[in-house]
Amino acid sequence: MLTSQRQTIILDLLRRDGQVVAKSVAEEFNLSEDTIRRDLREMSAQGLLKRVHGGALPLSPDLPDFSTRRTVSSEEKRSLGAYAAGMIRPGQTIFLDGGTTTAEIVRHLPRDFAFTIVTHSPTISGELEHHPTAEVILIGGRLYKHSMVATGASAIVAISLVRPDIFFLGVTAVHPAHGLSTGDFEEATIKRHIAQCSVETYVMVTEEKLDTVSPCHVVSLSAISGLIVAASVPDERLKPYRSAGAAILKT
Amino acid sequence: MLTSQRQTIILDLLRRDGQVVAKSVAEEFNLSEDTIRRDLREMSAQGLLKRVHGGALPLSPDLPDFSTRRTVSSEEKRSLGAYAAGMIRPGQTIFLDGGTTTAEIVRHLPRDFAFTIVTHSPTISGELEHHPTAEVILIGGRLYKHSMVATGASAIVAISLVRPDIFFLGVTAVHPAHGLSTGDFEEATIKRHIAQCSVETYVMVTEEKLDTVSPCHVVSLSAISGLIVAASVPDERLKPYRSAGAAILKT
DNA sequence: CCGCCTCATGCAGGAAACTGCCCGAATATG
DNA sequence: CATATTCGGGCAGTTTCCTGCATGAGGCGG
Repeated sequence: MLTSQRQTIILDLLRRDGQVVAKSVAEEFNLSEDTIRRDLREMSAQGLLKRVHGGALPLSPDLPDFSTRRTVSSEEKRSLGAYAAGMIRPGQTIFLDGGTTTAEIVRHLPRDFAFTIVTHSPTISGELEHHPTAEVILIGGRLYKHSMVATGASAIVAISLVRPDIFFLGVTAVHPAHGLSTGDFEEATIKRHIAQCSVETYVMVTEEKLDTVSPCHVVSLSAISGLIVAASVPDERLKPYRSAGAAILKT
Repeated sequence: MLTSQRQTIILDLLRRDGQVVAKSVAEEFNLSEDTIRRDLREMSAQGLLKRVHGGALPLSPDLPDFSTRRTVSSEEKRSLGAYAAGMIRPGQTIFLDGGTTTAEIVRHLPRDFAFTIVTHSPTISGELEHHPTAEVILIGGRLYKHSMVATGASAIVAISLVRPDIFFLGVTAVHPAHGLSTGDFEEATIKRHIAQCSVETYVMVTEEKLDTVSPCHVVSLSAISGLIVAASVPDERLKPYRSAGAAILKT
């Protein structure tokens, strides 16, 4: 591996990801961080990138939609979203919960076949405006502004009328004994109801949600079809969940 | 997550929402509030934002609305929106149609008293996320993507259950003889139904819509409470509408 | 072949940056 | 006025950065 070659690759990484982290690049090349840092320093002096603490950023701030897309989604959430979207088959009806985690699914939805998305989140439905093949069913009701989803009796009634093939549930906490929970009572009730109406229910779980509990119980682990977790999560942490009867899907 | 990256994202959030709250940003990034506060302090020192208790605000009081940008709201629409919003009284229930004209009302809604907004447009409801006093009822149904409103039988049923004090109707064409019309048949049906369920119906009309006709009839002029037009429109053009029995409200 | 030079690399140690926690003060809220 | 947040500064632990130095691999002339 030649030095200049390595620097070209670093620039590629920068273009692709919008950032480079000295530590992870060093790991990737199996070199010391010092070497990478030297590279970054040098390239910064040549005006090829902008050096920042921890790594480097491109000189041009980013593509316009890149920043909005990036705002909330971590790499982990992105991989979960892509995996979940990959589970969808032509013609299926999918219920998408509200929240940033499930919103990530929308950005990876297939565009080469037709399916139906049901959601009680105006935010989610808004993101689907320009999707070419998705039929969208919006569930109405009283809008709970904190998480921007429709709630109340009318939402429950409307949900009862659909039978989704898959429900992608979003929660704030997952625990081996206490199951899935969230912060608002009304929301928890709605989520539970959707799960009951759906053939399968999957939960996207970022690592920091594991082994935590929120005030309002949604459903137990045995009631769902599986947890979707990032491949980077160690098996050790997932063991209690397997024991509790939950299927684990790793991205 | 690099520190400098986080700060640019905070600026994005600021542009998008017009404010940032230290606590919620901290949650979003999974970092302590201290760190976010430090960021805000630092950026404030750099003159990138204005630090306030609880979070930060953009320096320029309100740059030409981020949300407005995509709709290119003219001065005319803005004045119509402000006038319509001024008609709302405390405790009333208001039905907002979809479309860019009625969206302009949202931006001028009073913030010093409570009222209820009913809408079948996820876009409209999305804009109300940060409104402090508005209770929002979302009407669900099959999403008609072209104009981003819920349609279909279930929407009709849901609409029947409310009785708004005022319906702000949006149409594409207004004509003295042919009344109000729009481009889609299903949408026209929905609009007619909402008008029937409402105590009063007002239509915001920009000048270029006058004396035009679209394919699908909504209601006749006699069925509505009044047209809202900009003060700049000459009385001469409005005469036929007065003759047809329509009340005219000038901004 | 040998000595010398250059250069990339890794390592050590001190400096700087980042982050979380804590506490007394300042600020909202009712 | 009482209470709850939020703020700012200070402290400690960790990470990242930079400088200087040693090593080792090549290149080159003698």
